[in-house]
Amino acid sequence: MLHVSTRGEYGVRVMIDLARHYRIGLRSLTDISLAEGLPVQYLEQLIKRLREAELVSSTRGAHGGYRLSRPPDEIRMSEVLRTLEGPIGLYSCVADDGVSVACDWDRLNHCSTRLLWSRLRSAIILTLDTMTLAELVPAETADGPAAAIVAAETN
Amino acid sequence: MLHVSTRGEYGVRVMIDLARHYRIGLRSLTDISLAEGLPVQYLEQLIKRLREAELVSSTRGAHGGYRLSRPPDEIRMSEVLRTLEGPIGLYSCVADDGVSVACDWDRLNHCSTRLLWSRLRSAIILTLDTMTLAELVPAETADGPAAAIVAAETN
DNA sequence: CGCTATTCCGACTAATTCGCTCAGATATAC
DNA sequence: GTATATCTGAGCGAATTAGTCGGAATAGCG
Repeated sequence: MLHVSTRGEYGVRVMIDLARHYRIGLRSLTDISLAEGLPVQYLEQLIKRLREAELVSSTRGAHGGYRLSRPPDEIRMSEVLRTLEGPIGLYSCVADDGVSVACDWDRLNHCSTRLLWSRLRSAIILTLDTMTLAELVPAETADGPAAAIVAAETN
Repeated sequence: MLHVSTRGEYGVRVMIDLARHYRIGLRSLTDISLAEGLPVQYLEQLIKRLREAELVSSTRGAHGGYRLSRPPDEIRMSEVLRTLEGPIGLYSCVADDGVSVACDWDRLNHCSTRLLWSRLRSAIILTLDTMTLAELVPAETADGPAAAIVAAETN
């Protein structure tokens, strides 16, 4: 249950890649695609959302590419995932902002499951709100050939 | 994102219904279906899982039905949702038990998203582990004359 | 016994979502 | 003006979801 689709997984991966290159300059999708082993044309769809949410900005044309609109430590993972996968709500009667919405069950009797989804949602939002992109970027990964291999263990 | 399917929603709802009737006796699926406004034949599929996981027990034949195998306060919501929707894992490289599994990304470079899914999973499991069916049963919600007595003595 | 209420079981299906691919249009450095 | 990019929309096969359908097995009751 509660599984994240490749939109979320790939999208976060793209954001991490951009975070690693934040101070270096523009990064093209084909480079990201090669580095991460993901299909370019699929990434185009994903990064479109990220651009529209102004999490990344783009430069068109030759030697163009993408970069983060803000420093990695100012981008919360909740923003990223909301952008990629839509509002964080487990069931219709608890909206993303935590507000209880009247649902079909309220007509019949009180919506008995609302407390469950509400608590679960709070736990998820809290976790994602207190986590930034910067935490997912290995500190010493300064993009050399061997840099990726040296990536620190984080578990 | 992270939305729960009707399997989870309906299944939890069935469990809550059974919890409300825990001390009364057997409860048939058609009764549950009418009370909760859910399609019987779909519920049959769901309750099959719950039975196989020994969360509910059944009695066949006329005047048969279902009941919880354990008192509501001994049934954790994590068990219920795992049974209904499968293992609680957000992405393939973090299993339900929290163990990190080698994934495709480890070949390329360190799996950069693992920390994210790992933390999120922990928050979800913690929430579900510390919540029991009993917490979702409204105290005064009881139908039938015998139910009022139950409500009075259990709360 | 026969009738009825109930659980049990497997197959089928329509609609939706997922994970892409394809074919281009548009913009910019050189 | 050409190569390199970002953009855009459409399509598409596989999987999942949310059920339905049809019937078999079991048990109480008169």
